[in-house]
Amino acid sequence: MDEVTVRTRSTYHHGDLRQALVEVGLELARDHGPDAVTVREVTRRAGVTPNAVYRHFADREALLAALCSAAQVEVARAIEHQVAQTDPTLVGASRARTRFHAVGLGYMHFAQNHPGLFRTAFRMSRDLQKLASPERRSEGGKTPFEWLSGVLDELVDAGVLLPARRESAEFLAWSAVHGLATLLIDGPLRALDKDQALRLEHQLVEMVERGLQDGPNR
Amino acid sequence: MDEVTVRTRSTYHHGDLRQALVEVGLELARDHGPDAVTVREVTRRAGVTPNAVYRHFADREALLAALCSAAQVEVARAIEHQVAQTDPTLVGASRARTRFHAVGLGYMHFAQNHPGLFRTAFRMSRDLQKLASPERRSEGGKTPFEWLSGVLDELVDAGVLLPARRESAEFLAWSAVHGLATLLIDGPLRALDKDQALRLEHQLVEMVERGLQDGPNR
DNA sequence: TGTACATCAGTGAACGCGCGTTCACTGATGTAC
DNA sequence: TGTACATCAGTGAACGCGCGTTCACTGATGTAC
Repeated sequence: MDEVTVRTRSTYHHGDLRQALVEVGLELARDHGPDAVTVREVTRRAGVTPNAVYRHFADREALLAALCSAAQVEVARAIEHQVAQTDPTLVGASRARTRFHAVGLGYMHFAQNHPGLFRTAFRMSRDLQKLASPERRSEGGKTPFEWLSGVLDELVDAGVLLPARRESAEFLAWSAVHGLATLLIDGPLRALDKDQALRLEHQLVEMVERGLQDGPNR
Repeated sequence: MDEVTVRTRSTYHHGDLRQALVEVGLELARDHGPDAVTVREVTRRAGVTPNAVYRHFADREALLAALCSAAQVEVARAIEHQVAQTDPTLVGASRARTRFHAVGLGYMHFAQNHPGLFRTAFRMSRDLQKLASPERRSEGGKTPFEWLSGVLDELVDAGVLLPARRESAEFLAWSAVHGLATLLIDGPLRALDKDQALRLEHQLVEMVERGLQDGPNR
């Protein structure tokens, strides 16, 4: 009972098929994950012959790489949105902390709202060194990783985070947030309702924040 | 240039084909991940006709479920092994902490040493509520989740972890550890060498430990 | 102990499917003069 | 402004592939008398 939009057209030439393929691909990825993005299904929905793809992408892999980039931009936008919600009158430590929370929550909310796109964004192909290739920018110009980096710097500036802890902080924070997102969408926490999930997400970010500061360790 | 063991046999009846299929399946999963476990390849390597599978498993999905269980047992064994390495003369808080670290490190080491099996163990199928089904036990009788649960209890008993923090602690700790494992095997941290990875793993577990305790939050 | 027979565990051939990709093509577009 | 022609963006048909699964089967095993 899938609702599927099939593009039609009157002209022989499409106009902007490349763009259309990306749009349709994202639609497919959003609903069914990256594996559902096949050359044949994408072209079917775009109202075009399968081989038309090869005018715009070297092969299926190239199409998926484009979708990966596009999905990462979506993640960044979700983060931006969440950060934009924070109280702009805050200053100092509480501002830094609030914005740090927003970045983490934005990331996890995106995963929950668009699990298919989330998987597409972090498909992290085993064969290719995709992440090494230049990432696409969102309008704000920041990748998800740069957002994280930024708020961690703010935490250091605000004196919340010890500079000594700064270096590996992004990977530690990212791990925690990425892990919870994964458990929530594909794992045993799938069964949780919105509220329970939200509660865990808050607790997680607080745990990370506390863990990155100095505490009674040892 | 794959080295592939193909089982041969002289008798018409196999003896224990079910077991053989699981072994071959794990081999395949270990080397190439769960997607490489196809009915045809498994039977090819077992030296048997494709349809022979259906004497022992309802369908491919059932075979994969068996492998998922088996892989989870392997994860538990890795944790057991790591915990067994800890100094048994320790007591109290330092014992609890050390064992907690071992559980986390065992989990992450397994992921790094056997990424294919790790993915198989936590394939977390989207359609079925796999995790709800009874999990298989390792010899020690504990699942990975139960190991984590156990050491968290020890942390509470030793006075390291506040009882109030205990409830959601397993999911928070699991998230962090699972997330780093994922980033290390499939993500941008793939490029790290053993030592760098190990360093991050230690830092992560310490962060979690600190974060689960009481700290200067807010 | 010997034999008839049900049961079980495999075989062999075939099915239909959707996939990515290639080929030679043609209709539409844009540009130079 | 009109036309010849190169270029571009699609078409249509076909390829070979590996997959999961079904069918009717047969060889081997175990059991009852």
